[in-house]
Amino acid sequence: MARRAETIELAVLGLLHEGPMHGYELRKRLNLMLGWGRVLSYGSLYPALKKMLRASLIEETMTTKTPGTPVSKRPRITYQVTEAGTREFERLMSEVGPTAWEDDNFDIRFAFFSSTDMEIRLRVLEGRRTRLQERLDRVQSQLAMTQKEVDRYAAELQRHGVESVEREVRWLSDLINAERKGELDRAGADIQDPGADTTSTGRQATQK
Amino acid sequence: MARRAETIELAVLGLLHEGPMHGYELRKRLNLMLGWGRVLSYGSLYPALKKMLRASLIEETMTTKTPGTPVSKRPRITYQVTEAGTREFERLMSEVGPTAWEDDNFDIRFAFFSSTDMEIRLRVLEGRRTRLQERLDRVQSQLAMTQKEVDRYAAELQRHGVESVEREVRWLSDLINAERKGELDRAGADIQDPGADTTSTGRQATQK
DNA sequence: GTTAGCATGTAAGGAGTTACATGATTTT
DNA sequence: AAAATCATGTAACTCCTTACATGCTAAC
Repeated sequence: MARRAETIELAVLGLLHEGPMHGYELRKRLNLMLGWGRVLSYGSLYPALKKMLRASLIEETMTTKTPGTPVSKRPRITYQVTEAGTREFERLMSEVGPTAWEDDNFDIRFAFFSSTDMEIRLRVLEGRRTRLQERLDRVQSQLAMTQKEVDRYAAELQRHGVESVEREVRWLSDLINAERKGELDRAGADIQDPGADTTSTGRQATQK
Repeated sequence: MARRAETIELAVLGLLHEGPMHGYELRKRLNLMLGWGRVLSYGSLYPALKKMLRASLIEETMTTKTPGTPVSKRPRITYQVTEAGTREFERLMSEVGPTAWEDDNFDIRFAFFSSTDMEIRLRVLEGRRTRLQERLDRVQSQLAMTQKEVDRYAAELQRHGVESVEREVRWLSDLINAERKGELDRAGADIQDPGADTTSTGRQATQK
């Protein structure tokens, strides 16, 4: 899967933002996030943590008590983000470009969208949408020119694939609209900006 | 991505069933099939072909003329399946088990479903559905117990993920029903079995 | 007490991508 | 003539998974 190294790093940084965590817990959270398929093995998590330690993006502490768990006797290695780590996280999150809208990368970035500006969010969402649209166009054009006798099942697989991507595109469009609407709302509300973050990320009636 | 080696092999074997092809063309077809994301590079295709040659699953021939292309002057290496290759393909296709319903593997198998018995098809479809259902259950139970303050975006990502998998499950259910219906049809039609393969793989009204 | 799950790692190896190399053929 | 794309490879390198190794702790 290749370009995951950076992805893991970003995910760890993002999760540790919520508070200190130890490896085992990190893995569980990670799998829940990007787990729609492959699971992350210890064999890649721990080495990645070590690497991040060396780079001073995170720090480790031995603790007997982690908030949440009921005072376990057993000391665990707990990781926290450092200053440098926070900066690196922000840098990675504001990076707009191809790497930001690739499948796995996109999901991680999206999950931590709260930590970014709307400007960045919009650019990532739109980039992702364009990417998917390109895929659709490519497949559909190739499909049009190949159009020899297609196998029943192969055709159904294609159809289903196209449908899924189209749905994904609509989802992104809804999200983009919601973001834009949020912007307008805020502009309309002018000076006052109390935590009123009503930007619904949910379904908006904006079909195709 | 790991378990792809076998996947490529299966895909190549299946495609060559349609007739001889050269590497370049193989790659294009492959990418169109399993290409919903990553593309297969020459760096993995050609070595795979070499390996299959050594195993005598395929044979190569130099040709100046491939059916379809307009008598190009340039000789290309064209691959064909051997007897052993055909047997291997059939063996792989009738293999029911975990490897058959993993993401990539499933897609390839599905694309070549025409080359298998309905019995196998049903088992693969059901296996796949069970697998997805398990994923859903796992995520939903973990979601239920973690239920601390979830981030807006993270939550939306989860929701969307669950929705996608649920949709996938419904798709599989429709297909399973269609297969079963096909069985009944055939049983009802009794002796006569002229190419009347009306088994629609398309949408059936069988929501959830 | 014993199973299941928590917790932390390491080593070896497989799989595939990137980048490099090369050249013919077709299209603009 | 240049650019695109067809066509076939190889080598190095990255990433990640598998399998191994170890031991604590909670629940049954």
